[in-house]
Amino acid sequence: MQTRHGENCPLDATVTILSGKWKSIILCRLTKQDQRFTELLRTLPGCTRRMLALQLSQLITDQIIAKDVDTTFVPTKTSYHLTDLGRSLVPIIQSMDAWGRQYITTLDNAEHGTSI
Amino acid sequence: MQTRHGENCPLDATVTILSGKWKSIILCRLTKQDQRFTELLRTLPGCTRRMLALQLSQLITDQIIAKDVDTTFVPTKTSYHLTDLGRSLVPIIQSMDAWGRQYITTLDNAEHGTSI
DNA sequence: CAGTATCCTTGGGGATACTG
DNA sequence: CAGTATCCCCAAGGATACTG
Repeated sequence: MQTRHGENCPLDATVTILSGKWKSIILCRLTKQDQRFTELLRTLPGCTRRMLALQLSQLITDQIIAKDVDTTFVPTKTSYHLTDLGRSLVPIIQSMDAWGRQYITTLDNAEHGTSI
Repeated sequence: MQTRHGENCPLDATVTILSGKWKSIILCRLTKQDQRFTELLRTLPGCTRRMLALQLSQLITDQIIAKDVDTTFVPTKTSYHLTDLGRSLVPIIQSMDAWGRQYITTLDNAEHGTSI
C-alpha cells in the first residue's frame, strides 16, 4: 500500500478513500441503514446510474462497503452495507460531519457579520 | 455555503477541504510546527513550486491556514500556520491519520495471509 | 526567497444508450 | 433492477520559465 506521493501519509490514504463526488452522501446513507442500488439512485438527485455504480465499486475495492445480491428473484435485488472496516470509519465520519457543520455555520456567521 | 450536490452534506464539505494532492502532508507538517515555503517545498519531494503555492492558497481561502510575511528582510520570509479553524481540525486529522495507519496494516496483513 | 505565468496532459465526472 | 459501454468535457495537476 503506497500513497500517491510515494511518501507514507496515512491521512492521505483516508482522504483518498473518501474523495469522490458522491461517496460522502453514500456513506452517510449506509451509516444509517443498508441501501438498495435504486433506492440510493432515487435519493441522490443528480447522480447518474454510471456514477453511482462507479463510486460504489470504488468503495467496495477499498473494502469499506460490500454488496449482497439476491438472485432468487428476477430482476435481481442488490443491497449495500458497510464492512467491518467501513464500520470502524463511522466514528470518524461522524466527527468529520459534525466539524463540517460547525465550519459552515462559522463561515456563515463571519460572512453576515454575526460573529463577536 | 453549498456543497457540490446542492444537498447539505457537511461531511462532504470537510472531505473537499482536505482533497488535494498535497494538502494532507502539508497539514501534517503544519500540525507539528509552522513552516516556511521553501522548507515545505524541500520536504515534499515531487511537489512543484506551483503546486505548493496552489494548495497553500486553497487552504488559506478555506481559512484553515494563514501566512505571515516578514518584509523586514529582502528576500522576504514567509511562514504558514494553522488558524483557529485549522487547529479545530487537528483532532480529526489525527484520528483520520490513525485510522489510515490501521487501515493500511489491516490490508497488508490480509494481503500476506497474516490474518487469523 | 516566494511566488506567477504559460502551456500541456490526465483523469474525474457527465450524457446517453445498451444489456443480463 | 442493476448495472456496462461509449463518447465527451473540464478541472486537477505537471513542466518549465519568468519576477518582485
